[in-house]
Amino acid sequence: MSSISSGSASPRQPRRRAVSKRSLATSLSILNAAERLFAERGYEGASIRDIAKAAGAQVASVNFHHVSKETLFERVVERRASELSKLRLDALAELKQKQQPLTLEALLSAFLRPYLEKAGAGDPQWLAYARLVAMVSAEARWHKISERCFDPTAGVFIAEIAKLFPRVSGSAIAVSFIFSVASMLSLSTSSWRIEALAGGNQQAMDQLANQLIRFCEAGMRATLEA
Amino acid sequence: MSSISSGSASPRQPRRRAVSKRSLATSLSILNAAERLFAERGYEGASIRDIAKAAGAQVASVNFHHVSKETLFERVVERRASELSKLRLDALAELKQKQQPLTLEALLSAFLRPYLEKAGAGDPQWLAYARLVAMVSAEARWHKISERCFDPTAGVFIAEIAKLFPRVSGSAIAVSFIFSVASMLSLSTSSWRIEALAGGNQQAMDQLANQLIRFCEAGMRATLEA
DNA sequence: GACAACATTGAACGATCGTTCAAATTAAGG
DNA sequence: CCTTAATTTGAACGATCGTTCAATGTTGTC
Repeated sequence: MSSISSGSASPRQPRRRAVSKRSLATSLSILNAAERLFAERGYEGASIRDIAKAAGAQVASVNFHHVSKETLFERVVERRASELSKLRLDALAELKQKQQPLTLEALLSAFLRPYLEKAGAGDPQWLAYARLVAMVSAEARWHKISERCFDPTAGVFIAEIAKLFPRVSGSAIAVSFIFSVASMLSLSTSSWRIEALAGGNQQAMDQLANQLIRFCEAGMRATLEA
Repeated sequence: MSSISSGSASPRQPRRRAVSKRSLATSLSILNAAERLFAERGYEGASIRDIAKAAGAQVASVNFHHVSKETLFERVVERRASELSKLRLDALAELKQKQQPLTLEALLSAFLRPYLEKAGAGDPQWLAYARLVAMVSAEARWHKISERCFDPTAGVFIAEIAKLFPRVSGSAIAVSFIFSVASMLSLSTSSWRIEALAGGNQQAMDQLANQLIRFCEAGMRATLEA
């Protein structure tokens, strides 16, 4: 306290500055490249040098903008997670405003559709992210990120579903919800199988989304309304 | 043909020898250590040095017994895959012998139960393997292993299910089967969540297995008998 | 336009990676 | 028991990893 020249009227903070446009561009291109390479090769499989080269940046720039490899990975996951959560919660809010009471199918649709639409719209960046989410959900190493980014929103939907099944324990509902999320993620992780089956056209993608929602809705109903 | 000194009575092969007991032990302990570490840290995350140390062997022994890191990984996956396939196909054969016609629930149970029982029996080695299977199924890098080790048996069950739904396309059945497998694997990848819910006692594990089978059975039925 | 904060650059750091090697040790076959 | 193949050992290889550094270039702010 006393060592700092306080008391004086001049704030001795070194005066912040606005971020330059160029800086933001490199930071963003690094995030995008990392998103793609992490999804393709995994965390250890994608080196900072590969990411920097794919982003057209220097290796040191990666650490400068994103501190460390682990921080970079977390930022990649977190970036779109908030967008995904917002889409889901918005769909839920719209649902609550429109119809009363809520149906299980509508709730599942509100949760699953944002992911399916983003992952299936053909945006390679979102497709990579979808695979990344599946990776984060599968590997024990990223539990913390998973809890921080996805569990809160999932908890909201689980609570809503619990209202529809008042006599069922919360854990049973959570387990069925986990099955549903796993089925959802399998569309990304098994896309290589599914594309061989569906041919990749958009209509087939929509049918796949519908099939998933019906699968989960029936599965949950069967396990919860015994 | 002609280049080999055939015809002669003396076989010029340098005479094979039986495998020593000690050699087999190290080879096995390396496989077990690799199974655990690959499951815990992923392929790139687990170094050969870590594996050798955990197995009480030398780094060079790993390459001597299992050629390369990639070969080691493949052998780890393949080792129990055949056992798993055998359990599944045996259950199917027993089913076919006992009842006619087959039910969807019985088919799903025959496919899912061997994995659930092995993964849930508490054997840490099998538990690690279960996580490893989930990892192989999720990462694009291991498609080939996945096709070689798991797809043939899965194909048998998909064909059996197809007989129950003659009017449904094979691809629709395959997709629902993928959902079911993903839900099954989620019990391993999300065990950290589920253990927090179920407390880890055996009875809860059995209930989980039943919940999974009912989930998948209802999901498949809903998507296939439209 | 001058100053300071920010950003990029290219090189280097130590650590660890998978693999390979020659020498030493062990065990099977005649 | 003696030969010889199989196995273990410890060290070393080159490559690549994530991170850091000082120097240089580029902006925003007064």
